[in-house]
Amino acid sequence: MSVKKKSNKKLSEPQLQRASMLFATLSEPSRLRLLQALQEGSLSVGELVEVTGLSQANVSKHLTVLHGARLVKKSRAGVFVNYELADSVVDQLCGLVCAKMERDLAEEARALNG
Amino acid sequence: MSVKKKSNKKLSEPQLQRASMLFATLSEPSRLRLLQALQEGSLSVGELVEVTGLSQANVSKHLTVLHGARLVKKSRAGVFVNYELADSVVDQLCGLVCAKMERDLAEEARALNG
DNA sequence: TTGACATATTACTGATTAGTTATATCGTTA
DNA sequence: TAACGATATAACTAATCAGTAATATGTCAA
Repeated sequence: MSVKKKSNKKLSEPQLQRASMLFATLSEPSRLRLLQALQEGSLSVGELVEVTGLSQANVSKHLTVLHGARLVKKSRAGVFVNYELADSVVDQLCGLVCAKMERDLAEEARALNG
Repeated sequence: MSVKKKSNKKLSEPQLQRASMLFATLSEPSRLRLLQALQEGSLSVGELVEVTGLSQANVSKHLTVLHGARLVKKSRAGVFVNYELADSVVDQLCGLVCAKMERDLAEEARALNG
């Protein structure tokens, strides 16, 4: 009994605060869309506007948030500012979340069929 | 050039919506506190109130959200309702987030020292 | 049934924030 | 310098939501 899995990380209160902020950063569909777009590689603000269909001001604001969370890096190229993914954690988190969504769907299907 | 990492998952729009909802669920410090408390094992609502210091109504509401996201399971034991973690994804996500926070701290320290 | 206790729900309030519009800033070229 | 195009910021609005207080629901015991 009481078989423990591996990690079981205990987070301190400040760690917990920071963690919640990172999750909040990822809780906006528009920001996830931007991160998805950047998985192809580096893109300028204008290109991100085109790809996502969001307004320029909106994209810029979201990029500021993502940059503040150190999830993207920016670099000027003349008049343009290019953004790219700064941390592989986005990929990893999305992988875990996708796996969970599939588990949930399977369970829902099972619940329906009985 | 163009060395690709592994996954690079592309999420569909509905997947993206669901993912953002899961992240939103985890973006509240109080809910993370509850999940942390449940890492010890199954706890009743009253015990969670004691451990976290949150109000009874507040804990109950957060547990409803966590249950809706299938992150916790509930089971009645007489007058009590016991909650326990329902998905290891919480542990895994927290692990990734903690690792990133440590990377960020290291980078900030490096930035300060020059 | 009634009373006592554990949990859930409702109605409300204050705070946060995504998106928009308008404007400001920055870099380049003429 | 001035004019332009790309990006960032400011002010605002509407919607969302955590927390609280009060109440409802549910379970057991007498």
